Amino acid sequence: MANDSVLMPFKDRDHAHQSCLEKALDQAVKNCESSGVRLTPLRRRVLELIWGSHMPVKAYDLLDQLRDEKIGSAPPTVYRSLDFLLEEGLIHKLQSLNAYVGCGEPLKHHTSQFLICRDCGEVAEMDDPDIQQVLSRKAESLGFQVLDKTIEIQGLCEKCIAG
Amino acid sequence: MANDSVLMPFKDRDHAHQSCLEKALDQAVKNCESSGVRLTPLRRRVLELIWGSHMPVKAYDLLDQLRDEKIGSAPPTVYRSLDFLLEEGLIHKLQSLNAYVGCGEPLKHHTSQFLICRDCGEVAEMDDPDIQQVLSRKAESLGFQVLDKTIEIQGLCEKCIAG
DNA sequence: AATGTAATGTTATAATATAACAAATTTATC
DNA sequence: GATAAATTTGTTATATTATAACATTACATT
Repeated sequence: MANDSVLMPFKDRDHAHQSCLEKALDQAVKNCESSGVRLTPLRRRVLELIWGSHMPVKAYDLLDQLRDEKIGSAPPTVYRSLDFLLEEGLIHKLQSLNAYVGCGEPLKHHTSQFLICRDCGEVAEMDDPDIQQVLSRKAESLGFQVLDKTIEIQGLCEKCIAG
Repeated sequence: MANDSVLMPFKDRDHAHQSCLEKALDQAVKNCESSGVRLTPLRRRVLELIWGSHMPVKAYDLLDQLRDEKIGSAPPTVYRSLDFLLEEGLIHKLQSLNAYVGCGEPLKHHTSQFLICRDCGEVAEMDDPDIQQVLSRKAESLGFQVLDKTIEIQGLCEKCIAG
């Protein structure tokens, strides 16, 4: 029962987060090299902090952590890094939470749909062709040209339902 | 070419906004009567201001207008009214804009998908069964229980494409 | 090294939203 | 109708999220 459209699933107990994080940073380095942009230490650290878990992270929480580490001192520092990472497709912003998560497939151009668990806070990312298609088809039938989509489903993940 | 799933279409030049607004207020009165809640003058006025156009309205713009009219003086006034109207399903919040629009079908329980024109700013509301179904089915297949959905499509409406 | 560009620092402020408590208004009960 | 209870609104203060504007530093190119 493979499910290609899930870019970032909800995590099991045995999720090997260290390697998961390393892979994310690896991909970020690759992405930036091929784009000819600079993944500076600051930007890299912000990405690393966002990837600290699979929870959405708030800008000012990042700022607090950076301040503790004596790097990045004020809001613009963080927001500029976030803007950079968003533009490079390395992270996503969740509009319904004003928070940020790492992108599950940074090397692949895609749009996303997010599942947000209201109990544990974890976020899963998918890019489902059926969802994309039905939305595109509908928009098109109304003469609407789609430029971007915000799709965030709030609810309860399997683990939390199981209790 | 009826399209039942469109609760609030993009508007033509000949859109009769006065009657549109009156209908919205009428429905709000009905809704509140049947729910046994109070559509106070303040709440009614906020709803009216939101229905002033089919553009999303910002909380602090509402506040400015209320101040001009010497009713409602501080942010909590506005936010409380907005919370009330949201709870009653008389308005919706657009998460990607931090702004509010009137609900196209307040008397009918529904979820919504929004089309937001980046050129003219107008918003259309739909509740399309195909979209709902594909999202629900997908969530379900992942063991996810849906509680709420945020679906906002940004792009260009037909009028703006035509120029 | 000199120069231009990109990135970061710094200060200030804008924009969005809520907490906490007081006063007024409405509703329910006597 | 007077009183008590509940709801709504007022008021002050503050929290949270984000950007503007300009200075400084780091890096890249010549």
